[in-house]
Amino acid sequence: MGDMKMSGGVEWAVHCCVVLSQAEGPVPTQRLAEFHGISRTYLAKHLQQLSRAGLVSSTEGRVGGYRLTRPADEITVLDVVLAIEGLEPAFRCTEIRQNGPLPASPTACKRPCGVNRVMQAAEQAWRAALREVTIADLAVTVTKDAGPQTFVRVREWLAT
Amino acid sequence: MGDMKMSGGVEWAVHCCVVLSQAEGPVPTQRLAEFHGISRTYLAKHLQQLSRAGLVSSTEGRVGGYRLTRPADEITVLDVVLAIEGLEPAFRCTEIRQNGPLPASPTACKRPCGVNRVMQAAEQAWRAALREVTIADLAVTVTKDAGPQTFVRVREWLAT
DNA sequence: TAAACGCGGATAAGTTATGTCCACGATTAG
DNA sequence: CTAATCGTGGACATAACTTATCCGCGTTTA
Repeated sequence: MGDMKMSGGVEWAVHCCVVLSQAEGPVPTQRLAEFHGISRTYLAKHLQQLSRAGLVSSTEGRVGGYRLTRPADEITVLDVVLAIEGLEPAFRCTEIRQNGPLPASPTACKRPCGVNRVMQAAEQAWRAALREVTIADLAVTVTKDAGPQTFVRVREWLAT
Repeated sequence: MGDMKMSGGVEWAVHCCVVLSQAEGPVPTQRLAEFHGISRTYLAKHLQQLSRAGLVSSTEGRVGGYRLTRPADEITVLDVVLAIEGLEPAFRCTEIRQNGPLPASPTACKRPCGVNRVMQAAEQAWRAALREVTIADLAVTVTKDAGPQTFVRVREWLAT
């Protein structure tokens, strides 16, 4: 049936952060969207979320745009994912153990439900993995995969 | 904005498996739904998915119902989650690196996108955590939390 | 033979995801 | 000063998904 899925905006946001980490000045939404071949108006929404989360700062006006607020090695992939997806855990316990003819006692319910504990632990493992990788790490990966001249060309294109 | 979330059916399915691990015979959907205070018709859908995934087997007819196909210590929480949520990863790479004015070269694209690799690694960590816990483990947790008589009462109620 | 049960398909309401569009204020180039 | 560029927030629209409900069918048993 339905699968647990991450918003598509996460992919956009991470790639945008990598580009921003290589830019020399503020980059407008228009440029980021054009560079990635994606919707400008929708990307704008996601960039605003990054802004609200404090990962990027915006400059209004004629030569405005976005820039990272911190060095790229201080922004983790988890930061970006949480900024887009929100802070709520993927699993929400509805306490069904308290339902039905044999509800769990209030005493037993002082601890979170065992199922919930397992799910939260798994999500912590997931978050830990995403916290281990920074935007700077991803930039290095791109350089390795696509060649050392890649970001030079990106900067040239951004200057156009 | 939107958050990555797991289907509510996962919670139901896990709790049902714990109950099934303690049952002495096949348990019908009706009983499982009543026990958990949840929708019978909708739960039926999820149980059918567990059946298709091979985690439970069904008996049709007058005294039918569901039972686990394997010992509870050979069914992991991950098995149940994947049965309900599907096998597809939460993150789907749309290869936006191939878009725009500076697309990644076909050579560079032999490897998966770096962003994708990070996301997949995180999901593997998540799966590994869920694979560490079995339905039998959860049953032990319930006994610890709610007392040693809990499942005795459950079996009594199921026999009603 | 009737009641209890699982199975699969059709259907539908509510929510979320994915965008689009516009009015507004800020900034800057000419 | 005026145009053009840019971010911001809100309203709006549509497709997809979640969360169910219901029905007819075949199976099994009291």
